[in-house]
Amino acid sequence: MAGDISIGELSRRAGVKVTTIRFYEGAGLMPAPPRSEGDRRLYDAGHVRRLSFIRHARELGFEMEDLRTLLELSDRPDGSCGPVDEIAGRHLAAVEGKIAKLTALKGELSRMLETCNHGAVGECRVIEALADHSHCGGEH
Amino acid sequence: MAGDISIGELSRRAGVKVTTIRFYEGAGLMPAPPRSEGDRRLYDAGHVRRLSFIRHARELGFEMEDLRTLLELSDRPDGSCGPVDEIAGRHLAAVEGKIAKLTALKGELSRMLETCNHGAVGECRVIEALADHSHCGGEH
DNA sequence: CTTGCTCCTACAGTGACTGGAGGATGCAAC
DNA sequence: GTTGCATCCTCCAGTCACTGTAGGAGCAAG
Repeated sequence: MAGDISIGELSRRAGVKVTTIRFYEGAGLMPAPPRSEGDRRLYDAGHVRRLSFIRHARELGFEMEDLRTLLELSDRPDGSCGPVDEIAGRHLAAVEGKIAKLTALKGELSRMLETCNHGAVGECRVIEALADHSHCGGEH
Repeated sequence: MAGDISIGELSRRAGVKVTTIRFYEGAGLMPAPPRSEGDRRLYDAGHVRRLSFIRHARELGFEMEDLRTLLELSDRPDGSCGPVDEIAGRHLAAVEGKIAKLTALKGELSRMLETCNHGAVGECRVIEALADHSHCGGEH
């Protein structure tokens, strides 16, 4: 039961850098674990699960603030999962918004590159397009 | 010709906050303009163009480092626009990569929300999906 | 002369880490 | 026992692209 795990080992198992683990501890996402006599952090399998959860959620783009709530909720398994769905739903909408923005942006970049005749900067369509803000529908 | 523009007016015309303009000056993207007797910055139409260029490029997601190069290039209109195309092309590839990542992410989020039966956190599919890292093809 | 807006500098804070300095610990080989 | 190396510790500064605040000065209108 006491299969103690060093911070380096935890780092390898969860795929999170050692410094980042310590940062998460300071930020309150990971608990301060017990220490060895030589003051080293001693983790267990529960910490690996929690850190993997954090890593996965961060990869999915959840902010640390969301993560704090998500972790708190997952610690109390008998509560309603409504707030969890709310956070995930809000995040999904944000992701969809980002995709839409990036797709528009990609269109503008492609257009810029296609119409450029690759001569001198003076006639560069890319530079012109960047300077001329008028045809990209920006608010202002 | 001397239609002097205050920093606030420049801010309104280019759609960039006053503090951000001063930040750009410190960062070397905007030149330090002449000053009035009362030590206020005096801009002209050229500054409006340059700042609009910067704003537009930033909106398109170019980093300040890229911007420095882009601005330098646009100041010498007789050079080749090859480097410009290179920067824009690199950026386009990055944008396409981001879109792909976000689309995968959107799929995972949707799947999580769809399969959740909205009961207690203990059975919440969203929490489970976040905890279980195995089926999302993450490297590790 | 006062009110209220704009402007000035200088510096701290954001989010989510990352990296380095300078030192302690742990363990294996010699 | 000691040498050497990897790993660990804390603390703090830096990253990016700003944003916000404090504390003051300039300037035009009423």
